[in-house]
Amino acid sequence: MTGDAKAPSSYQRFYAVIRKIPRGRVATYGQIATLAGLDGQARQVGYALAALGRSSAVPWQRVINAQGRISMRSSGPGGSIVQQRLLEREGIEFQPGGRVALTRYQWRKRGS
DNA sequence: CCACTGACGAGTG
DNA sequence: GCACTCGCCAGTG
Repeated sequence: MTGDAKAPSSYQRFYAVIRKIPRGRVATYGQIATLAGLDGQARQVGYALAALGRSSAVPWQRVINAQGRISMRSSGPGGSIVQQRLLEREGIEFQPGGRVALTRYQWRKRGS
């Protein structure tokens, strides 16, 4: 692999990180960006997910914002409920207000 | 090239 | 908790 295919769109980089999120865990946009080596580009993470699609091989539902809330894609509020449903199905509990306890479900590398 | 938009984050009052 | 501002970058007209 001499040619590492060169800069595979930043998107692929985010997808690779998101795929590592274990089931029953969630990660924030900023976290994904940092792990991808693009600290500070949280916005691009959301942009990449938006361009992805529901039939993707990426567990996009495990990505939420730093407030522990589910961001809205487009088309009003119905979209967030779908994501919540998927997360609950993985064993993630939601607090009143549609919020997730990041202190309890945020994905973190062993040790920190 | 410029302006605007967009699954965000952190800081300030 | 809420409203506002700034930063960061890609896509579109």
